[in-house]
Amino acid sequence: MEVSSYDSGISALEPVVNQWVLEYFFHLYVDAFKNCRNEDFVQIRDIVSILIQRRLRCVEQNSQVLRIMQLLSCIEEGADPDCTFDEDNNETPLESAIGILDLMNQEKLFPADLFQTNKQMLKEAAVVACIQKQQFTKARGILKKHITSSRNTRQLRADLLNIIQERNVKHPLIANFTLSTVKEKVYDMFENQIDNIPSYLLTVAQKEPTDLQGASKEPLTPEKQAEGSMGNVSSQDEISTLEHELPASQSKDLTSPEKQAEEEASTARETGPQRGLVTLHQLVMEQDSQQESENEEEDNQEEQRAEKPQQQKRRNSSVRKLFNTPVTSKRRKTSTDSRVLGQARVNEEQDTWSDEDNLFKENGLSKSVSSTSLSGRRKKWSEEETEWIRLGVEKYGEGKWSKILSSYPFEQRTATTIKDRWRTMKKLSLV
DNA sequence: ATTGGGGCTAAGA
DNA sequence: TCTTAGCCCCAAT
Repeated sequence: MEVSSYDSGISALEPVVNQWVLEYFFHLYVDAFKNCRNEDFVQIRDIVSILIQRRLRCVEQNSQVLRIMQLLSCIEEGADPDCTFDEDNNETPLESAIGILDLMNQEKLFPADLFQTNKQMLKEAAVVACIQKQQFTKARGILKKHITSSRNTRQLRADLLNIIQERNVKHPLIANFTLSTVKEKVYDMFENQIDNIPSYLLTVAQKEPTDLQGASKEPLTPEKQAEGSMGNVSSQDEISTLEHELPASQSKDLTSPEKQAEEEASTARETGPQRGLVTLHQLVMEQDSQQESENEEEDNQEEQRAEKPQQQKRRNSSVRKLFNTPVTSKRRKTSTDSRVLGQARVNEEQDTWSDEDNLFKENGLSKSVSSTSLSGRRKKWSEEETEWIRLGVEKYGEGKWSKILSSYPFEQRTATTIKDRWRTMKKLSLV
């Protein structure tokens, strides 16, 4: 590994070393996932999300690694029932996971038969998780979208629809559901693939005879050591091949031409290829940008938006951008900040808000004279507000006016006026 | 405290 | 004038 210049040598080596680091953290990551150590998981995810912005060797294995990590990330995300996923496209984490599975399928990175049973399981989990969170509308949406009525699924589909209809959260199908089983199955699904990812650093670390070993070994679980020793077999080959590849590796850092073209096409509005290099980070971003393309319209001309300051989620947010779908520009009016902030619940649907906002603008304009001259009295109901009520009733049920009031950014409305509005809406057959 | 229903009235036809 | 959406009031829970 002689190199003429120290600097260029270092930078030339970076992809190789990064590759080792990625593989190492991949195993840590999987291990944290498997053993439900959420703290570790999140931290490692942060680290990797930064790492993959650097250059790595371009090996097909990395696509597998990153896809698996993406998938696990989505599933882990869904594991926290209090997690208010700020992903502002309306996808739940588990739904995103389904999408990733689809992508994996398309990309043929894995044996095709790997997914089928688990995909069904994941779809079911996505619906059930929503129901558990009382997000019935969303649950129905996911159900309709993902669970088609085939022979095998007809019964399940009917059952779930029924549960949603009755808001029957007590149903065994719902009550017995836990995400840990999902996690287990997903882990099992990829176990072989995971084992096939080498772990050079772990192997070396294990051989390290110094007294540092005790310290470095400490975070290692038995399984990981097993993995390490498993990788041991190939580690000699690994090193030698790496040595041979090194001179060529600089040019190989570029993703393959096809990939790059594909990339440019699909991520035009994302960070374009920078200095001719397409990092794996961008590769991960690729699917994200194609997922939500319709939300361009961003009108934040109005007031402040709620930056939900939930510390424990904020930690995830940067990573979410890398691993999950980037946060889109949902705007949420906060009439009374304290209200929105006070309650840590933000996971309501926000389906048609931007449209309604437009309507609201016209409405507000035309009525502004009368409403202001009335000095607050008798404010006409905007289309937007009406829609919130509609959604609110659908979600929380008729009569939960306080709940609805606090769930949407109403201004100068009370639970009673909302109730009255609902009455009018019914009278006018707006519902 | 919150809700549903009766009733009043400002706006608009 | 008449109608009605929006609001207030109060009894019931």
